[in-house]
Amino acid sequence: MVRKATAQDVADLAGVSRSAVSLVLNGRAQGHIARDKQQAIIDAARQLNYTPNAVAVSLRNRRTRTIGVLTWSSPSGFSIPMLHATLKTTTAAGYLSIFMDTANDRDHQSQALATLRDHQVDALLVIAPDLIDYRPAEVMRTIPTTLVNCLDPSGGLTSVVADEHGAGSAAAGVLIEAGHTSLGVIAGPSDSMQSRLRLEGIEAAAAANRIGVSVQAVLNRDIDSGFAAARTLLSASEAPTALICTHERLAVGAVLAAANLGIAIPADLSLVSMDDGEQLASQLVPHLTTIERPDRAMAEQAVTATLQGVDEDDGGEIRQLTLNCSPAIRDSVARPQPPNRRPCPQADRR
Amino acid sequence: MVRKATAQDVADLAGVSRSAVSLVLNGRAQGHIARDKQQAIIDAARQLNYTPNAVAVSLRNRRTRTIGVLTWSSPSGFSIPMLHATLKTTTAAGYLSIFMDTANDRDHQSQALATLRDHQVDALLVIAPDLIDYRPAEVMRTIPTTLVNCLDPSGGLTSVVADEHGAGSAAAGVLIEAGHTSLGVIAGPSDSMQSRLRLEGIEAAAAANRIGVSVQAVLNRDIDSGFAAARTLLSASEAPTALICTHERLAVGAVLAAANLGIAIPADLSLVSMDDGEQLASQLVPHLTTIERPDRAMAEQAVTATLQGVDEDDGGEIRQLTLNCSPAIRDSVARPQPPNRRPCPQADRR
DNA sequence: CTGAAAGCGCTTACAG
DNA sequence: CTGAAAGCGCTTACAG
Repeated sequence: MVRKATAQDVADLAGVSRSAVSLVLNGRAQGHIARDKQQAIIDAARQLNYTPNAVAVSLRNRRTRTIGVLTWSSPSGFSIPMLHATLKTTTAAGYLSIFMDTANDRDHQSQALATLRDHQVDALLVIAPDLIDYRPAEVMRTIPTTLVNCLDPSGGLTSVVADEHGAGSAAAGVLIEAGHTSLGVIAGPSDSMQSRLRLEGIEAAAAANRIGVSVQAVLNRDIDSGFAAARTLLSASEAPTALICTHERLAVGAVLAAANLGIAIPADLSLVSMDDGEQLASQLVPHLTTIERPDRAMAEQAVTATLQGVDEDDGGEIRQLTLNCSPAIRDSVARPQPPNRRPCPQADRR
Repeated sequence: MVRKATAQDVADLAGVSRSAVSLVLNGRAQGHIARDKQQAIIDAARQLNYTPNAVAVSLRNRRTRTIGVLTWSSPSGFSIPMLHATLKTTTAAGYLSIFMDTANDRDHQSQALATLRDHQVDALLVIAPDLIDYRPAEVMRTIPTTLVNCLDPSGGLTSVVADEHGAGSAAAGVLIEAGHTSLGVIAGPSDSMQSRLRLEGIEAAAAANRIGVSVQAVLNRDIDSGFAAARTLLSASEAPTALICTHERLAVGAVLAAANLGIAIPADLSLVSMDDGEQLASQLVPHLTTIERPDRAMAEQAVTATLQGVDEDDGGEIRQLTLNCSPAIRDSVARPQPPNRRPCPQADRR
């Protein structure tokens, strides 16, 4: 293994001291070092293919230009767009991301955080897979930390979340505007804050428009649950003309159920999916109209906020950012058909 | 911000030298340090909540216990199970993973690799989103590197891939064993090595059993393409009784198409999906029988191999690991119906 | 305008 | 059995 060149090697080759090398290469040479020596240093550095050892720089500067990202597994997994955006934004800022994925309990998380602290990460990002209240760990008092998709009830930490209630209202709004007067909702488990807020948003918008809502709550946010709930909803005597699924995979199940029942989307049934984190809803047949949590923007804002915290030595201002979820109109919403043209669900052919 | 305790702080509190602290805390005290001093050091360390500064340790030991993971974006994105398994295995080995996601071109990749090298990662993992031949970069001659889902034609690097050809044969095998005598295949683009190998595997198994195969090649591995291809295949006068989709999202499209055509799975049509990386195929209605690329195992083997490379200073043995893809039998395969019971595809209700 | 020195926080030979 | 010293590779006051 070829040893990497050090500043000393460059200094030797250029015939100057190590300090001069550091000064020149860090752009603080003006008025300090003679022009010809500067050039010699630059040439030598290029010739030796020199780049500073980031570990040594980190030790010296007490800054690692590294951010720790804590995640933990959950049935809903984590969001790829958020991951991508985190990586992209940190890289653009000249930082490295160290990911730690743990089990969903305090002990494992503390351990992961201790490792991150030992490695002297400059800042921390906590990305929760599901919207929750998060009680900050001890280290977060000494390392700038930003919460993503979770809230610190004590208000001590900056957090970035989506306006889930508003998202629910927006979903209902799209359907109401299209002329629907009865809404079916397939909602995630009520012990999930996210599911609850979305449902409340839907119900608020419906109530404001004096529109009835029939809700099917499911235990899991998976395809099977969406399928079963949709069958129940669509087989009822007074089946709704429009459906909202509070989660992406529920929508996949609903689309499958509709197809099996011979119900055409959007001709016979309008459908709005919340979430498109897996780029599933938007790519289904037909492409679903969605209300999307702005995962990329959330990650960008969070990285920006947390890096701001490392530059301002007071840790930066504490804020709570709530991002809007906006509708992406695609092909799954139409005006409701007059009642007499509504289809008779066929026998199940599953 | 509270300063973290250093070894010096511990030494002061325990009334010993820094070296003694290091010795004791690294378990090399036996026969060197008096028992009571050892205890004093341990107590002091606990009291000050001391843990070594990993950056300093890295500089001193010239080992960062860190591995760099290079990925790049592609339409097919990257595999969450692989990601999870990478994280889990590195953590278990006491290493940290630094992820770098780049654009799919050599320049961006070189830059990312340079950053990783500057940060002195002990080893490198290259995770390709699609099976390709990968020409190693310069740094990989000096840092132990393992390729995942890609091959080094020059044979200089250890690589971990899946037996895609065998996977194709296995898929066909499941269907042939169930009694099917005509196979439809929805195959990914032929410029993809993975798609090509899978198709060849299918064709080889079919040929060995004197069974006809009708292939629909698609340009993109997305739901729309699977949908369109399935409609074509299933609307033909001699429609196959069984379908293989070489990729997960194609299978989603095929299931949707079948539902729209009133074709029941598995009663009227058997279906096998290759891949279940998104846990989509396995959770569809019905749950699809799949041949799965062993993403988790691939990542585990790769991490193990590359860390082996850092311990053996010759960089370790160079191997090419080809992992098997095994069938996961679920609910989408049945014996073919006698011809007279085959359904007439209904008019399209999409 | 430039070089020698100190120090970031560790570990490991080495001298006593 | 223990402590003082050197050194990992850098940067930044500081003295000249």
